[in-house]
Amino acid sequence: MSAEHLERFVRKLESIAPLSPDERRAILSLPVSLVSLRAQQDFVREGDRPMRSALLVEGFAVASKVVGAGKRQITYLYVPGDMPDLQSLHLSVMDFTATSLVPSKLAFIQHDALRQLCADHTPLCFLLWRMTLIDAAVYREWVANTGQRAAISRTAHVLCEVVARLHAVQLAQDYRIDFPMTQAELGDALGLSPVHVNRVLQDLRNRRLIELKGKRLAIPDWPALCKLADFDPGYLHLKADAARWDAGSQRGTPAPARN
Amino acid sequence: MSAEHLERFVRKLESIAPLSPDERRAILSLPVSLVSLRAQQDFVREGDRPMRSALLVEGFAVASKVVGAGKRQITYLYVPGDMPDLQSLHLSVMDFTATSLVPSKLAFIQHDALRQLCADHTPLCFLLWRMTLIDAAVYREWVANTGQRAAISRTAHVLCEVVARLHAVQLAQDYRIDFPMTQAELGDALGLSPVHVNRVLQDLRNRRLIELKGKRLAIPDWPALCKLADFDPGYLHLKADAARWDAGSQRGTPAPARN
DNA sequence: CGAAATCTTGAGTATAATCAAAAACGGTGG
DNA sequence: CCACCGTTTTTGATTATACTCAAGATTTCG
Repeated sequence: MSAEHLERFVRKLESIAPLSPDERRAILSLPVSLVSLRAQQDFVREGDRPMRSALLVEGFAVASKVVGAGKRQITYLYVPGDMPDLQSLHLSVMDFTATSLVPSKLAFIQHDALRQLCADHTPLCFLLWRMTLIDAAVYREWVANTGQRAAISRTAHVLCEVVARLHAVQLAQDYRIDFPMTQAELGDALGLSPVHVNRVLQDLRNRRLIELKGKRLAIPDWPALCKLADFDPGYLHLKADAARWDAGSQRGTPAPARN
Repeated sequence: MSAEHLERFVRKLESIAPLSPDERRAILSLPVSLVSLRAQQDFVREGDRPMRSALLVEGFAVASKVVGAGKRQITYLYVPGDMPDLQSLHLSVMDFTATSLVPSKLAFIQHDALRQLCADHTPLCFLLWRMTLIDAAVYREWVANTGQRAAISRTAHVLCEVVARLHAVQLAQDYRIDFPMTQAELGDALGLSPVHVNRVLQDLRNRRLIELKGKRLAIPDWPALCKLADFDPGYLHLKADAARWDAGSQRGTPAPARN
């Protein structure tokens, strides 16, 4: 059944706006085809004209564009619940490439099915539209981040963003996340050389603002990191409860007393 | 009447996709209220919750975000036909500020009217959505531009973009445009200091790649500038005829033999 | 014409890039 | 479990690009 994979999508949508039971049902009954990816696999490429959109169910992926000779810029980090090429529903030709960074699972949804969903549920149509607008807001923030902030704030900023976005879909417990990017990949996302990324990360570690080891990232002092990063989550346009960090953050899976 | 101002909007939409006569009529009969702006006026601010969207009819405007202390990043350049805050139709809170750079004219369209348009004409709804997706594609390119390209290519790239976008709405004749940005403003858009912008522009002038004087910009050697800029207009997702530069570029106003 | 804004120039500095090599890590197969 | 391989991270030294500061020239506009 596809429902379990689409749960992820519901989770993401609910981090943006409430869903009616009817809408929820409509989404969960979308036909999907599930695909497993290895690490470092392109699943849509610049120039492609997809007839379906991919939902990232599990794993981690990036969008990137090649620039000039041999350089690339990563323009977005995808976490479970994101639909990297939702835009292909209305923009036929892809202008970037999406790549898994770790073994990941995708659920493909045909454009026809999405269009039908839009026709049947105007509010969902607007919600999908809104999702793409939030992506645009994130790009804007990245422009500002890359253009104006010094390396250390810039780096801190994307770390804050990933943690906040994972938190919104309940994948960050206690400011701890899986973070599988290599320093070279981070460099491609930040517009910094790998060597400099390394030095910046050491600096952040020495200041006790991050703990990064293996593929795990922890933020011991969230307010301090946000301050250094000049991070204000407003641009993520999260629903109030998805943005909150208190105990209520376990919405959807209210832990029953299990003693 | 509002029709003459909405002509600009039709022109812009037609640079992306063809319109049926019926759709054209629906757009031209949108109720608008016209407003004139002085230079350097904010017409939507970060944090606002607009009930209407602004169409830039005449002039030049920018989107910007404030970053840290006293710095700002310009994230988009608006030319006539653009709707800077179309996104507010679905994202209630603005996450950037839009400002006129020169005396400009805006046509405000109530969100209700746009929603009605969407309800009555599904294809137009999707076209508006697509417009916002193209904006996102432009942001992506800006991320790549700011992150990866050296100052001279980066500068050349935004100049190419403005010229190409003005061309698409028939406001660039022969690679000449009105370009009212100061060097300091360009710096805010490029993530460069004003002083460095100045040096880069001189370099571009010395290489005979641009002519920039007063508020006029001319590109004497378009292919050479594009090459230096690593500029490929694909990300603008223009309709084939809007992207073309040959004699046919005067679509819509076919100059009758006037001898 | 004068004041303010914008552009230009020069000199010194800082941030981050590059190059190169060594250390640490992660996974694999024996 | 350990030895080995490739990848990733780390370190050091040098260089380049772009920033800052400051002052002078030029343009724009009232």
